[in-house]
Amino acid sequence: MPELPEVEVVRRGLASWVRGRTITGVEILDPRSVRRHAAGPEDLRGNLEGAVVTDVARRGKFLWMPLVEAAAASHGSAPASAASPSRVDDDGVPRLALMAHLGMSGQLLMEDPHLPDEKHLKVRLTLSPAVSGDGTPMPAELRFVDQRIFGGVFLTDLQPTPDGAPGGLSETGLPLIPEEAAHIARDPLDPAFSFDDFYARLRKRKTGIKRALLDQGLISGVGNIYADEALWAAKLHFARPTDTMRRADALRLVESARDVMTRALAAGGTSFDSLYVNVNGASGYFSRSLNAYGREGEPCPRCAALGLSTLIRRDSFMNRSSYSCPVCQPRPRNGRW
DNA sequence: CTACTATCCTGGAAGC
DNA sequence: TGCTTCCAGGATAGTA
Repeated sequence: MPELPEVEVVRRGLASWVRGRTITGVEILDPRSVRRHAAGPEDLRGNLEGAVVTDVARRGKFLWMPLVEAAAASHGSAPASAASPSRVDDDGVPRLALMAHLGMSGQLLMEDPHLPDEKHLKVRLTLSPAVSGDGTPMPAELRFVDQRIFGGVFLTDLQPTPDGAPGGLSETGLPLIPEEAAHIARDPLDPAFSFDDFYARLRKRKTGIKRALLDQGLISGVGNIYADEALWAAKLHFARPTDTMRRADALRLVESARDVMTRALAAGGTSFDSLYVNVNGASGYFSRSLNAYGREGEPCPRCAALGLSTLIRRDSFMNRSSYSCPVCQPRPRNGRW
């Protein structure tokens, strides 16, 4: 399932394929994948056709593509008709974006039109012709495929960020963000991420550290897999209380999360090169590198290196599974550490 | 306000 | 074999 590294791989791949191209066709094959677009599928289709994608940005696991009208993009000025005055501001900066969230099983694929539809193809965007650096034609279709329909796409307005910093990671770094992503915290790979801010907010929470790690409003990009991996690397139990957490422990945890996600990002980037066509968070291209997640009953690698034969255990937590080493990550007692 | 739970979905695996 | 139940989990609406 896509977490931050997978979404970032998709973002980078998408940016190289779609920037500057016009959306010439929109086909919505399953309205459930656009249910977050309140105005309905026809409104979505009507607004997308003729729009030019200017960038691909990411905040946490949310992706968005700022859009301008084809006329504005080619002439560098607002359209005289003003049919959609909210699309760009006075400086021609896009104020409309196509939002996408991959959810559990979503994929964004660039493909040639002659390829057969995927079983769970939900939305098909046809893009204007373009060629890559070596002169070969780029694929004409951007497909949204999603088996479990937790993800989706919809249109959203872009608003200025409170601090004037880039709203998300992207090629152009516009200081804009969709309202639906404004509450999402920076992720550990974002240059604007502040550990001091994270730690101050963490200490005010009265909950367990894993629940806090999974709270995208506190720190984003961390899902169940990388939460377990970061906790294992930092030797912390998932239930450790946040309000008494030491700074050094929190710092070690964040650096562990950053480290594991950086390595996953590198693996995703090298395994599939720029052909993110094959990006599939569930394919497990990084799974061989996992130390705790999904390894119930297998030896803890760290204990094994010390000659111990501790086995990874699985606990039910938050309606999902938590994997940990009972020796490296002892359960908190009486909330005292 | 904060903390936490239920819910949305599909299909593969496990259980009987 | 064939049916039923369970399980995976990101984000959010709703509840306490």
